[in-house]
Amino acid sequence: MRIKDELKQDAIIQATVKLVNEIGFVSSSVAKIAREANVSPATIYIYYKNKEDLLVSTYVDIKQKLSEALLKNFDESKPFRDILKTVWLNGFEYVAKNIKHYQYAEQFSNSPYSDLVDHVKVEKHFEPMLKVLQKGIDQKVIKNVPHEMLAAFIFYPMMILSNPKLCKTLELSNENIEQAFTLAWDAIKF
Amino acid sequence: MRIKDELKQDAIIQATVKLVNEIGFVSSSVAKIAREANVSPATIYIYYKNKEDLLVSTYVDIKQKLSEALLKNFDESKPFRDILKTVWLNGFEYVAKNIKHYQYAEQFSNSPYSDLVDHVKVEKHFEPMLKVLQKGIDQKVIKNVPHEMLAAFIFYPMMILSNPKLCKTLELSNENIEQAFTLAWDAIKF
Amino acid sequence: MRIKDELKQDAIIQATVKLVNEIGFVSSSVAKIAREANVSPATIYIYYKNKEDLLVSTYVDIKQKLSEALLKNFDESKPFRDILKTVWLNGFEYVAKNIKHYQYAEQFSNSPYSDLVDHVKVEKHFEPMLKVLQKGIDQKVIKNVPHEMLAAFIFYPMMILSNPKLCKTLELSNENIEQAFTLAWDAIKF
Amino acid sequence: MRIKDELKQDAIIQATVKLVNEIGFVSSSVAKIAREANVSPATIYIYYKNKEDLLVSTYVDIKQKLSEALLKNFDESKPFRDILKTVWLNGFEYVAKNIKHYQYAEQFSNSPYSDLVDHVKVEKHFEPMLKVLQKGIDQKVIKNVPHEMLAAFIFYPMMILSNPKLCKTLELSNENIEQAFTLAWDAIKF
DNA sequence: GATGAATGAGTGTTCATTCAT
DNA sequence: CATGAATGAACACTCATTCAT
Repeated sequence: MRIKDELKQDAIIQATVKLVNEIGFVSSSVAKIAREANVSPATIYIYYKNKEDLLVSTYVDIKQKLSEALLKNFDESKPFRDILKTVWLNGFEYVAKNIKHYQYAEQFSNSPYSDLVDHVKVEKHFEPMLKVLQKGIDQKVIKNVPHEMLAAFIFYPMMILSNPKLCKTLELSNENIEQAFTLAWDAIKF
Repeated sequence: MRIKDELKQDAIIQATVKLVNEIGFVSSSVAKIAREANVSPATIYIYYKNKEDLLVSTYVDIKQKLSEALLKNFDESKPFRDILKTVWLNGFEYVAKNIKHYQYAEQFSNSPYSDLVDHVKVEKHFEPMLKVLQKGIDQKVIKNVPHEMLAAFIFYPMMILSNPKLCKTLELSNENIEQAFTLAWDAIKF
Repeated sequence: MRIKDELKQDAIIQATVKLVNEIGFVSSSVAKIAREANVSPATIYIYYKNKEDLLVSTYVDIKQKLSEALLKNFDESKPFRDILKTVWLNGFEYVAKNIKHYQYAEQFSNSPYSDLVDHVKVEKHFEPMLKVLQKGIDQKVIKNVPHEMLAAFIFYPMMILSNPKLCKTLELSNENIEQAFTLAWDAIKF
Repeated sequence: MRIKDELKQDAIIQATVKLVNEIGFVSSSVAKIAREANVSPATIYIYYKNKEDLLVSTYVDIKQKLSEALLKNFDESKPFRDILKTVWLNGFEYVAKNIKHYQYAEQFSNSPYSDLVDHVKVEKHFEPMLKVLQKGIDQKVIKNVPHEMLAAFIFYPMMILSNPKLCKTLELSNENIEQAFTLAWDAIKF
């Protein structure tokens, strides 16, 4: 027998991301994805239980890579602000390099498919970051507010500024990224 | 006959919003929307050119109402921070009362339908707010950064904190809303 | 609006019966049935909830017509044997004239779709016949055995002899039909 | 290796019969049969040319075993009625013990696959029985009517009474089986 | 001999839209 | 204005079968 072809599976994921970006979630049919991936529609069902599974798996895959990217060069021993800055820059770098994957994730997380994701599992990768946040709170470096509120002023602005759909005219120069970080930092610092 | 018409059109919009919330963009077919609105599918095509038109119009409708809500009690003569606070509270109130409409808009703005919207026109309603922002900059009350960056730290955190899909565990007490405003204000203040 | 076209519905039923006869239950797809009926596949779903519903309805329809045919000229006041003879001849006549419908019913009743039929309702049409059978038993004209056993020696042999699939070489002359009735009568008479 | 092979082939046949009984002819795909038999779909194509071949072979297999069962303890020298009685009882015993195989055969013989069977060959196994029937006719023990008509009053009632799909409420007690034989005998006896 | 990967053609069903009334 | 009937095209998915190992 043949063995599962990882190239094929990768082609399917890439095709999914590409199509969802180009024509949107609604119009991305299994047949079109298959054609884009140079694969038979039936082949997709070897690797994924159904369309839902394909879309969810692709999302989880992206989320994992995003969290890995964010925590690149993560060094708990550094000063709190430096850690945060590193994550901030990592975020912009990832989105710049993986804009399509990022936008796929955006579309996905606002769709009802999102309910099917095991969010606890996905967010586990961010745990080190959460620990650091808590340490910052304990050391009175940042404000003592719920983690989700902190995230709303650190990670989401980053996402929004990176998203050309939402931020149509703002150029993402290094200067702008630095400036935005100042705002984020001012928001949360004690 | 005018009254009857408007009732019908409103029923269609309500049905659209309801269905998109319950079963998502992908599964919301014209036939289902018609059934939900107690109307024939053909009737929808009397009020809207096609499905696209229906979805876009519904979005624009919601956006307009959102902007009206945000600018409720807008008084240019008040101190800058007070103006902002009013908008902030208006925002939370609107989303709390119109969560379904809000989530429809969220799903829509991340879909490719979004490209069909005349964003210039939609954002025109926010102009008074933008003027105030600029005045704040000129008077050195807030930081001199691009408007979009300011928005990313005022309006989007508001949206995110209001969105139960993104903020699953945070209770939206008055205290939390106040606290979040402090963060937003600290982010942008000069 | 247009009104439901009974000719269309009839064409669908005829196409269903014809195709199931020609290519069998397994191969009779909705698309093929639609093509045979000169109708769009989607049209079938206006008249029937799904394929299952189409097949079951067609069966029930045939069964009803069969029971009507069997009870043609039914006259309770006649002697028992005459009543039975009339039914017997009606049966052969019906099958001869409606061989395709009959064979559809045969295929259907041996398929698992059969479980979906409300048999109580279908068999209600035979009730007058059952009453007569019971009277025959009470008057000691026929043997006192369960109705189903009587049916196995009256109605089923009729069906089998009529079925060219099961009875490949037997010519169904009037003489043969008469002869067969003698056997049936001898089987059940007191 | 011979033993392993036969086990596999038998598993395939058993799986076919089981599935056709449980989900019907229409839904019984090669893949499902393979899974049920704990075998790869490709393996089935080693033993059978194609699906058709599998289904037909399974039918012929069952038919052969049925005819063997019917002719168990067949003794041409016994009185005609006793021979018939033995066959009658054998029939009920077989169906009771092999209800699934029997129902498979029923479904099959009403499907168009049935046309692919070499019926002459299949019916050859019944030849001894036909000879006995002819002797009964010649000796004026039973009526001089075509063999198929005799069969319609002996073998088919047996089949029908045994078939829980057709005979839903009749309990197959020994008494009932005896009683039914009386009817069959009365039908054909001279 | 035996396997699971692979597939084009097909499945039942729903789609957005138009038509006749 | 409003309708439900009608449809060709598309949908997600499964089919019987073949192929490389």
